[in-house]
Amino acid sequence: MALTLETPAAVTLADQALEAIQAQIVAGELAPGSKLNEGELASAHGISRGPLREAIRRLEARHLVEIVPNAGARVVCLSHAQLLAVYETREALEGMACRLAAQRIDAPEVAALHELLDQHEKVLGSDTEARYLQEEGNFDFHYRIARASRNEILASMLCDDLYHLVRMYRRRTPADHGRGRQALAEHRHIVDALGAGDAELAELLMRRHVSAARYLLNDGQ
Amino acid sequence: MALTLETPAAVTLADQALEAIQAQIVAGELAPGSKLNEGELASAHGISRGPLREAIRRLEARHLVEIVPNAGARVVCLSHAQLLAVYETREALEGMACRLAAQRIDAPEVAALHELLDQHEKVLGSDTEARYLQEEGNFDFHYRIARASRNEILASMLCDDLYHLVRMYRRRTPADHGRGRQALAEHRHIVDALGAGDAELAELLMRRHVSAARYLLNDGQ
DNA sequence: TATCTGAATATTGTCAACAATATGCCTTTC
DNA sequence: GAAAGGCATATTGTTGACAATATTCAGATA
Repeated sequence: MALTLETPAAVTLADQALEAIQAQIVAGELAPGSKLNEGELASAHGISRGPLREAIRRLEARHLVEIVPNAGARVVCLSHAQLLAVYETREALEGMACRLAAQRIDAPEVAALHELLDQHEKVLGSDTEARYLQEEGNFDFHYRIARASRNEILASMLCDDLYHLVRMYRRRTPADHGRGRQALAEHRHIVDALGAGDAELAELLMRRHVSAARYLLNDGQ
Repeated sequence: MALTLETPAAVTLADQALEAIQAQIVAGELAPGSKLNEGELASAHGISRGPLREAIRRLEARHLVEIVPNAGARVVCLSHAQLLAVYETREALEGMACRLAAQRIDAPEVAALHELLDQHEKVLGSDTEARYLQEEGNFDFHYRIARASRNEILASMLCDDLYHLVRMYRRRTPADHGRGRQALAEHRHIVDALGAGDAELAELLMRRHVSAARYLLNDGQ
């Protein structure tokens, strides 16, 4: 079960390079702070510098790289404070997304969310390779709610801008030691609020949920 | 009194083109829905297509233009529902910005905000050209709070992504007929909450403030 | 030894030409 | 007369070369 995010099939060379490099950054193959040399990267991907530059600019828009004029681009390197800032922003956006979703989500979507959580629950015990699935599934959950808000701007900011950053730093965060079960319970409560159409509660629960994840970041440092 | 937003002086041709075209879009010279022809625009700005393409991609990241591969870019044309979506997103982000600002703003910044509002009050009666100043000043207010949040991601999303869209559609919105005075009063309350360090209240007041502005959009259609 | 200077190198910014795709118009056909 | 097909045009995607800026390193000087 992969992410249900529909990827519109990168058609242009810049699109392909964007996806490839973004995947490398999120996976940590391109370490935070490392330099992105246009010439190197271009030949590495078998394309010219033109489309590659475009890919890098788009990565900048997603806050994954930082460009300084005439000096080049580097993979973003978030301080602990900046990572907290990402979670603060997530809390605001996801809270609103959840509020709106409660007002606009339809029954099949709610049912699908429950099914997704059932899958999570099954996977929860088996530690074998379930970890990766659980993580992707976790993002899947948040993706769906962002989309269910029916607010394209909001969903775009979450799915296109913030989630890549979060995934990039997720490996660094301390293991969930039992957090998985707790997170699942919180997810259940959120879906219940969505199903009941209780916008205020849905927002509150989602904000708490993100806030709890933010507190866990403090264990790392 | 212009915007206090520090513009880092566009150094590259793409930067200059970005600012110029963005200004044209916000001013309405490039109407919503109109096509952005690369060749035309490039020669119009006296540059080559390379940097111009980069400018257009950055405008896409700011949600000001939409690009469809192999078919070109058009100035974004928001439906009424989409404009509401922008305000919903603003409410979430500005609310959080205000909450954080209440915890992190320092005394000189609060004093400066009060001064800014004093300026607004003076200008309020005189209808002569005060209108434009008041509008810019209004954005100035929101800019400063976004920055005072000390959250770069959040501030960037507000100042770089959303505010341009809001300004672009501000001319279309019905005249404030007396809203100016009301808005000023709301601004005062917000600054008071910031000065008192009352994060919850500051967030609540800002969300109400943005929400009130959103309701006014409904008069237009 | 540390610091400054300046040339050599490397990297980014910009440009103009070429290739690929889409758009518009005309003809053809029913 | 309307619709479908195809050619000509226009526009976007891509490339390699050139210009401008930054980086590096060697040598000179205090």
